[in-house]
Amino acid sequence: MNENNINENETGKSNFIKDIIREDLKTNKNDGVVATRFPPEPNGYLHIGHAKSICLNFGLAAEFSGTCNLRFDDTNPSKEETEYVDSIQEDVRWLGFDWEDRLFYASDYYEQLFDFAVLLIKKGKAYVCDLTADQMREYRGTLKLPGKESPFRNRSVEENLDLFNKMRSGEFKDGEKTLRGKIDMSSGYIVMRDPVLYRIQRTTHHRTGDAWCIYPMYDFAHPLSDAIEGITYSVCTLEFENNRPLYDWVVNEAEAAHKPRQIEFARLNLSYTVMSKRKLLELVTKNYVSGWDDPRMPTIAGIRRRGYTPESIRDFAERIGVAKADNMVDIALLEHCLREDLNKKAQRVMAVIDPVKVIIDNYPDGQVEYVEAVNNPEDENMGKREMPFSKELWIERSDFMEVPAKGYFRLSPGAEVRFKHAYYIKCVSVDKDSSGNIETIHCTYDPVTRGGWSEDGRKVKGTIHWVSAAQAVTAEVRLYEHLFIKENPDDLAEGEDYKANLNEDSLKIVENVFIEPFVKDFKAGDRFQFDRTGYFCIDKDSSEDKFVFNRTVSLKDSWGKTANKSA
RNA sequence: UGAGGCGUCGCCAAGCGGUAAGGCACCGGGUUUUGGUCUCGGCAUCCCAAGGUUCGAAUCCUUGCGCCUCAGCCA
Repeated sequence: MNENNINENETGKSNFIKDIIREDLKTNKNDGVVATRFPPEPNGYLHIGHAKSICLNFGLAAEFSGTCNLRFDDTNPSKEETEYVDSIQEDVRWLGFDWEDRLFYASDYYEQLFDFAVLLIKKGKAYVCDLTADQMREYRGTLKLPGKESPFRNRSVEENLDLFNKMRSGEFKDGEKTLRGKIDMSSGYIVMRDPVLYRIQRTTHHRTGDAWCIYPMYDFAHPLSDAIEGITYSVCTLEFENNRPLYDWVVNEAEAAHKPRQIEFARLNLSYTVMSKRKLLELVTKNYVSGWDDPRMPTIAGIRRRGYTPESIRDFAERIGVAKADNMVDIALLEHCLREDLNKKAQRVMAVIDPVKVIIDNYPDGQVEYVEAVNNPEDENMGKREMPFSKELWIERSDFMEVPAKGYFRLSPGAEVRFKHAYYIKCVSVDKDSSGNIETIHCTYDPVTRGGWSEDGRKVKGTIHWVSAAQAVTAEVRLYEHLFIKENPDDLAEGEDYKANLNEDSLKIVENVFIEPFVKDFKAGDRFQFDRTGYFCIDKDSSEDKFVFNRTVSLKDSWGKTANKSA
């Protein structure tokens, strides 16, 4: 079956890009070299869509014994900042990828790029144009009508060379002149209608400072950066498909030694969130969220703070595949990947989020005993811990029903349940306040059921979690839900903005959550499963005297589902 | 009658002329000191549509239909 598979490192499922690479390897197209790159523009934080691209590019390199560079496409100083180049590196590393010594910047190539431009001018393939931005738009034509040639299109090579050098030395004002490729003003590919290659812009660049006042455009800098680095597969998203003829034109006319091949794939869309940098930036700057790393954001930084693991994201990237059809992946798949990973790894701990007091009437006053609790039933090696048990405990309000619904097998008057790892407990009575709210549940325990089982074969269907009141750690818990109420936030009524679909309940802060004392020794970033509730991690907002937990994702809840149905 | 892409289960996605993989979601059974996990079973006679070629087509051809992208001196 794998007889055509030349490479033994290949993992996971195949896709059309791997097919192309395999074919090239077979025909020795690039002398067996596989070189990719991840080329972000440092103008924002990376998001889960970038993660797909990162996993793809670094993954291809790993599978085919190649290399993947990290290159910042920093050709527009007015939008780019060092904060972003730092965060991007942190995020790629966190995802688990290593560019070793191959960290590059398009700005590293400005001098070479300039020389390539000079070569194009000398070949009569580029010219300096005086048209204003407005005029250029007019000359460009429309989608259906061809454009017309610039009156500056036929300047002599000498004049173009002179003008281009003067552009560089700052003799013209911003926007006064551009360098354009001389291609075809009637092309169906609008990008081929004499595209701008260089513009004049006096903005301090985050790396080159004020050394340059002309900056190359993406369509010029990107293909040549790829060529300079010897990239074999320049993988990008579908919207650049229209730019491919220009990509090839630039590489060919510049007579680059290496001729990379651009391959486009469909970018990731995730339900109940947005992926556009513009929108994410707006959510941050207008304070709809607390920052780029708000746990509700689809940014790598947000997802990380939320408690996701890099493994789960890589698994997700593998499962969604790589193709060319537009897609909208169900966020439930991402959550599934996370639960699967955390189920195997997370330390279990008992925490009561919506507490109600339980008093064990027949338990000695002031006595505290310690019961043994398994840290992770999926992994014996994670060992056991001791949990304090006493007369006064907290349990989840939803684990008691004075009048049990059909099918409900948790605590209710007269019913017996297991307090996990502790004892069988039976409810005997309930205290209510003046308005009828339950204040205290009185129970009895059966001393012979220590550990949570009995020899008499008594069957106890329900098992609930609890926390001993006196020793409980009090914490704040942040419960998150989808940032948007619609699967596709861009599904809008007439005149609406995507922000109309923001979920007002995406963050619910719960104070006074009681957690077993075991969590005391842990630190920000540590992950847990709160028994029967969900996966949580300690947030960086935690301090000496206050724990803050983020709910990463809840556990699946088939009872909640049926309960909702009958409600 | 501008150009370039894409259309396989609710959502992703294999398939590359030999008679529809897999995952998620969903539904149902079993196990269970998490109504979690695990486990068993169900879930496209059909591949945008209609013609055609072929012994045989989701895969080839034709013609339609639908959706996406492109008119920044952004990337």
